[in-house]
Amino acid sequence: MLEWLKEPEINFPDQLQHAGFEHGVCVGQIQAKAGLTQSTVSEYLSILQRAGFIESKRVGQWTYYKRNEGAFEALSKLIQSNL
Amino acid sequence: MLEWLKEPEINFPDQLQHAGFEHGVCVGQIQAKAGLTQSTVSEYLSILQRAGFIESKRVGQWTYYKRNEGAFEALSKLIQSNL
DNA sequence: CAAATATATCGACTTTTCCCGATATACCAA
DNA sequence: TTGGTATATCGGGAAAAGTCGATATATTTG
Repeated sequence: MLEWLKEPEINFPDQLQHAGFEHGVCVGQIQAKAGLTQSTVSEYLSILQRAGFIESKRVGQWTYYKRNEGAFEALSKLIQSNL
Repeated sequence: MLEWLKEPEINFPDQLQHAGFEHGVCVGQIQAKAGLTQSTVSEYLSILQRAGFIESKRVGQWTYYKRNEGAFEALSKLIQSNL
């Protein structure tokens, strides 16, 4: 999922029908591509959010998730320095 | 354990009594510090080895493990580029 | 070879993680 | 307000990971 969110336009072309990608990709789109249930995907996304890897933005009935690039940079650096 | 192996001299001073650190630290030393059973530590180390994070060198009845720094560098870069 | 020491492997049990269906909540439209 | 759609939360069963004791293997020493 994290890789998918690097290129929303390529990995979630269907979303264009009702929104752009400014705020990221909505749960339903990710769920469809993941092939897991809605509840599983929702929980997974909230875990990634609590971990700081993605950010969420509620717009109407949709929740959009997008990557927090800083977290990946930080993780990479953490592995370099601490591990 | 991976962090411990960054500074063997500091984290495993007892090993000096029978060997240096050229090949790393032996299982018994790591086990004592970890506070887990011998079998658990042995299995854990072999997993880390299969994953490429440490290397082992058998010397007599001892098996020494040391870090493979390249693997950490590679992981850091992987996160930067692929994730 | 026999005993002692260090490590590895095996089987079982416990804990954690994964994933689901059911249900709750939030928002929108008529 | 009622019904429809999107997402979140909850409780439980299945799968995986963690840990142990017992035992096997390898090596050294007498």
